[in-house]
Amino acid sequence: MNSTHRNLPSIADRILFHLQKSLINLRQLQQVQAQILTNSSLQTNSLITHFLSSCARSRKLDYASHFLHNLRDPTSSSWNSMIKLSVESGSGQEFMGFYQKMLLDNVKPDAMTFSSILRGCVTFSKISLGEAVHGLILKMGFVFDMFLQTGLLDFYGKAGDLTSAKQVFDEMPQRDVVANNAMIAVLSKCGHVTDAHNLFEKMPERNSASWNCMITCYCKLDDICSARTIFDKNPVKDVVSWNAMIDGYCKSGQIETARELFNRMGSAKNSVTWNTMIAGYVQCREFAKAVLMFQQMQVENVKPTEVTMVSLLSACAHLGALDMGRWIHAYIRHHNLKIDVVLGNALIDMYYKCGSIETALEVFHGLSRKNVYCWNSIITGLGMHGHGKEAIDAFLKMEEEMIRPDGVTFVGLLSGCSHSGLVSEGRQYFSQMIGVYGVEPGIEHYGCMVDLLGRAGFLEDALKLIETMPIKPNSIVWGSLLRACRVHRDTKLSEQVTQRLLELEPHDGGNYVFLSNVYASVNRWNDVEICRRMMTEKGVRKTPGCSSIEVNNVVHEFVVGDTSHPRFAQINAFLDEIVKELRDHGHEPDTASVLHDIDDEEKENAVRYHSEKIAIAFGLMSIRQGPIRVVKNLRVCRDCHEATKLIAKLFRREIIVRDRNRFHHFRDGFCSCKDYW
DNA sequence: GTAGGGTTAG
Repeated sequence: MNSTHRNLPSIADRILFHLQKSLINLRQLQQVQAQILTNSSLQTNSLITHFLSSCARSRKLDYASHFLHNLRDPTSSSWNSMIKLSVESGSGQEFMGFYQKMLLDNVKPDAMTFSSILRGCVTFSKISLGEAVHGLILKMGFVFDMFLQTGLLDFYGKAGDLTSAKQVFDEMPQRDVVANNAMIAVLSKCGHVTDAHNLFEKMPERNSASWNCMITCYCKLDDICSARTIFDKNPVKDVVSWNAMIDGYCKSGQIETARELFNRMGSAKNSVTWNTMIAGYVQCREFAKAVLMFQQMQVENVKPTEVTMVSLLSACAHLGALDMGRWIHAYIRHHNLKIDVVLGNALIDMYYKCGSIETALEVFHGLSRKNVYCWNSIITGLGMHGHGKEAIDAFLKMEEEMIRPDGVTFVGLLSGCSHSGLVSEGRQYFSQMIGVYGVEPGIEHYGCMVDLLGRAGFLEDALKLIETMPIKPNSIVWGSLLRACRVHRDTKLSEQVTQRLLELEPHDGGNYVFLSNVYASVNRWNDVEICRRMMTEKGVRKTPGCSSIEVNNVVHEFVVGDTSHPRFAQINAFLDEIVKELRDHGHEPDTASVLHDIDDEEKENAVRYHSEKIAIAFGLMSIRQGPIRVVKNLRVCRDCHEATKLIAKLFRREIIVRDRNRFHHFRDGFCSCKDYW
């Protein structure tokens, strides 16, 4: 025996030790690869598998594939691990590629191979592929073991094909707890909760997953009480049970109860618990609380994941918290989090909603893969910022890249055309929706078209479209036309439209807002008053106006009538100065319209100043350089719009206001919306 | 078995 042979185990051990480290750099990876490939005695199943999983952890699947090709005697088990790893860590593009390569390498697939492929079909929603794989398994005559059968069950569950799932289940000669759990999951997904429960009751053995499956099953049906009963009865509660229950409360809007459970968990929480709670606050539109939760998570030293960041970015997008969003982006880069389509889209969404369309574009172009969500976000973002032409260009590029547009794409595109006054382009794409793109126009697309036509002054065309559209127009569609009538001062048509609106939906609270607009526009203030009284009587609820601004990473919210801000007195005094300055430069406050205009679903006139003015004043006081960015939950009122134009000019600052619908870039006395919003 | 993404018109 020569010395090399004696040393072999130690080399293998050393390599193994290297590979088992959580982080391995590329150089080390290459070294190990060379070592294994040049020494065929090192090509053991264990080392091969460990090397492959290191590649997967370092997101270097191409290394792994190259490595497999160069093995002296690749086995199906090596390729199987490859497929399994690419399913677990890949993007859904690779795993079938590895299967093809395996065939090219003359390695025969086995039951394990197909089991992994089925897992991939479940993970990446590849329905037709999964069905084909089932056929292939039958054709190749493999013995269906319980593992493969359970894989099929999972797959048909994902596909929502209850019949096939039942067939597979019934044909199983024996079923272990995992198989039964899979069937419960299928039944629950297809809404057969009673069947799921019966199976659950009949099971000879239950593990924690069985109980948890039933919890999610009831949660999905929004039957939180039953879910809670199961949760309380569960003798083997683990962290998943708690997480599932917390998520159930979040999804049903009972965020406080979710929080109680969360608090009761103490140190039993894991990162999913935190992510669930953060996402819950975002879903309940408690964005500031979501951020607080994240800060708490950091205090407790729990590592945020990609999922945390997605929820957090969504919170930033809603809050308009650009600084915080930027900080998260930096964190993602610094900690090497994987920017997949979901996280990428969350970034794009955050940037454009926080007023930075440029950075949104950078992120967008930097994504290696873009799905329809990403394209929709960028198209919508461009449109909202008044870049209609660029929105159309993006749409055309999307077509080139063979991504099929959906209904949302057209909402973004058409509203983009509308904001930029691109009438003929909008008309063209609308008319091509079904024939060319196979997307059925919905009420929202008709809404966009009415807005587009009306905005540009084609009131007759807009009316004709409403009268001939195949869907019953709702109050929003009529309202779009009404708004256009008001802008283009067509009182006669306004009255007609209002009539139609009230006939159509006499109980819709929103109609009273319209009606009062019409009266206000013809100075029938008495009728406006009556209208407002009717709204109060009917209990039509109006959202209070609220503007927020971010200063040094802190979001300051100004709600109407709320004087609780610590620097309120100072802000108020400064606002007095601004108002005086505005007056000196000829700005007359639009008091009549402020008093009677309930266009913005709010009665900010109850207090002296609208929330956006307070936020802008605070911004001017606190931010020395760069644009002032304000986010408002409702539409900007006419008076504030005029005032802001002048403030931008007098203070020589760019003021970017995001309102309910779009962005206003105020600069040097002008606004990017060209006074139509 | 538990957690994450996009949209319009008043």
